[in-house]
Amino acid sequence: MTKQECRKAHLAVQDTLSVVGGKWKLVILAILMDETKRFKELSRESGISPRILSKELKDLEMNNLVSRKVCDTRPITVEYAATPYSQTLRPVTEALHHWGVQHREEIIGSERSLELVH
Amino acid sequence: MTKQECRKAHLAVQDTLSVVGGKWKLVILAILMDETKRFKELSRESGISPRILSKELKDLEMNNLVSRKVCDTRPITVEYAATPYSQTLRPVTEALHHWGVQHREEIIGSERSLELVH
DNA sequence: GATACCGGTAACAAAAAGGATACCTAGTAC
DNA sequence: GTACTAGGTATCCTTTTTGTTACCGGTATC
Repeated sequence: MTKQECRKAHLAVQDTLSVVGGKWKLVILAILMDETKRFKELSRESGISPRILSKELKDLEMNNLVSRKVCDTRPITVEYAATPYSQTLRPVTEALHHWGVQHREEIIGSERSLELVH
Repeated sequence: MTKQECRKAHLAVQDTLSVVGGKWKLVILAILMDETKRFKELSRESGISPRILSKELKDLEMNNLVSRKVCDTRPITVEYAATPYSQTLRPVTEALHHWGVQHREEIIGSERSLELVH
């Protein structure tokens, strides 16, 4: 790999992170890829406060990664879903998920169990 | 998938992000997986200022994802390398890299080329 | 009428990240 | 002695990100 190519390689990683980086976007996508959720369901389940969630969903919507559908129920509900395009991110979320599981096993038993999310 | 399992699934993603989340860690790993680098090389190539780079490398070292080796040269140099354990993250960085390339193609030609990292 | 649920926002606070510059120790070259 | 290399650290400051709480307007339920 030349230096040019290497530079390109890590720029591609940065590209991706500029879209789905940050603390929550990939978590939200992982949830929505499993099933569509309403706003407050999503807020409760992920533990993200409404203000942040609202912003993150807008960002994701702008990048065509989630869709927003207002349902004519009483009271009105809003369904967020992973878009077809977001399915192209599945290898990413799956790799993160898989590594998380494996890393947790790696750490449990070692003297570092404290570092885990509860 | 039950709700229990779904909750577990996105917690695993959070576990991973708690270790390699943030703006730089995966970029650094992507570079080091390609080849070992010295501190200032890494700083120049990634564009990370020494203060931040130093902190990020310490975090990664603590999680056994990079190794630090002081070389007895004049002047002394320090080599950072990806550890064997960090190789388990390769599917993650590869997925990010691949998506970045593909997403860039998706956007070029559309009216959104402005959103890319240069 | 009081209460609760819905999606979402306003106002504010705290924390994390990023950036600029100078500096330190130790060596090597002029 | 001066200037340069290298790996960082210290200080200060600005920007970005994240979080907390309360609240709105509309509807349904007790």
